[in-house]
Amino acid sequence: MENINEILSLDSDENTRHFSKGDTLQREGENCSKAFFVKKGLLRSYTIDDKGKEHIFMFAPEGWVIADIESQEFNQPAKLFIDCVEESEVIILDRSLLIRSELNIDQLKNNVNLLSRRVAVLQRRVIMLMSASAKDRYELFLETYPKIPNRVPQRMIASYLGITPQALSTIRGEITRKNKTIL
Amino acid sequence: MENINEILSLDSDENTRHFSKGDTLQREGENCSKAFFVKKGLLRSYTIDDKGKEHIFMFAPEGWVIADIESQEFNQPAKLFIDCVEESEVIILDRSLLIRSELNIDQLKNNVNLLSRRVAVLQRRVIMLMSASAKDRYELFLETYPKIPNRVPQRMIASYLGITPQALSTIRGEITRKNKTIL
DNA sequence: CCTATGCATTCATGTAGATTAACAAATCAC
DNA sequence: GTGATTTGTTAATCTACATGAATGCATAGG
Repeated sequence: MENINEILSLDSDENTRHFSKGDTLQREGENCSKAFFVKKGLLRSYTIDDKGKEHIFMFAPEGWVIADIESQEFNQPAKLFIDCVEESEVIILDRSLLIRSELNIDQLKNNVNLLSRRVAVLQRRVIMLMSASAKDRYELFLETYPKIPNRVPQRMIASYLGITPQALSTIRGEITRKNKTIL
Repeated sequence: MENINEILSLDSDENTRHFSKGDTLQREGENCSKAFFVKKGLLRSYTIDDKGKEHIFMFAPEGWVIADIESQEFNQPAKLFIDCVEESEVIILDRSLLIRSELNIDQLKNNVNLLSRRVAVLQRRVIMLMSASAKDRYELFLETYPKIPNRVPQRMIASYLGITPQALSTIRGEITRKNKTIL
């Protein structure tokens, strides 16, 4: 849900808040009627499975919106944790932002496009998870999010890719070793 | 994208077409500006990877809409094949159906809700693919789509779950064996 | 009706990635 | 600055699932 300036303008006067690295904005089990626009910094959303293992669902750098749409849509308590990977400035939006009554036709169409884009990104992610090897997934991640890797610890990238930090480390080792032999 | 009666009413006069089991409505590489509303029957969308292996992205039974939103959104040729699992009646819709100019505010809000629902379903699928074992994924599939399993060959269910037909067969064997010992 | 092709199941073997553990480097707390 | 905790790397072992092949059934087409 990138480039959401349209919607944002409606809320820029509302409460912008400042958070430190590691602060949690939403916990599993809470009621979650909020969405978070990232003005500055980097947030992430993730689940923790029954074995206590984290699975990162998405990263949200500057200009992105992050929320637990599944739980909101089905009126369930939150399944996702949302917290800060970096010190961040966040505008807290209401869940209704996408269909609030003040919106005009053009703004609604814009929202339809934003959601279509989000569906498209998720479609790509599902197909990737089903058909690509760990190495391919890592390389696709680097292409898709060229600016994020150096801001995020390896273990979180591994978690986003659905593999262990050890496996990612091995893959990175292979890639740099291959590049050395080429150079 | 279930229960799309709102949108449908706009197009019910357009060309409804009849297809046989196995007929292909869209191929990889084609320009894909269409979406398909399933009036009767069952469609599926899938990719074929570089090793020639099918990966089913979704099933669309009666009342659902199916389309390659990713490719449409990024203006690329289709990544997905779409074909008929059963004999089907399909209304062919234009890609612009979600933001076409005749739509009023309520219809647009309805579209926002439909897309939110789709995002929610995909969120669930991504989390499942990342964190659940093959057996858990199969059981979740049975819960989520209780009506589909008996209409779809095992190998397609396996493909949807991201495992081989052999692995699914083993899992099914385990489940029925366990149920027998309980009874 | 009979043959051919596809489908589900089972088993034997292979492999990507998980798990466990050990260690060095970086970061944090005080 | 110093000890403690977190992070990234490497290596040895383990396991879930893939791959490949054989077999019995079903469905389709002549």
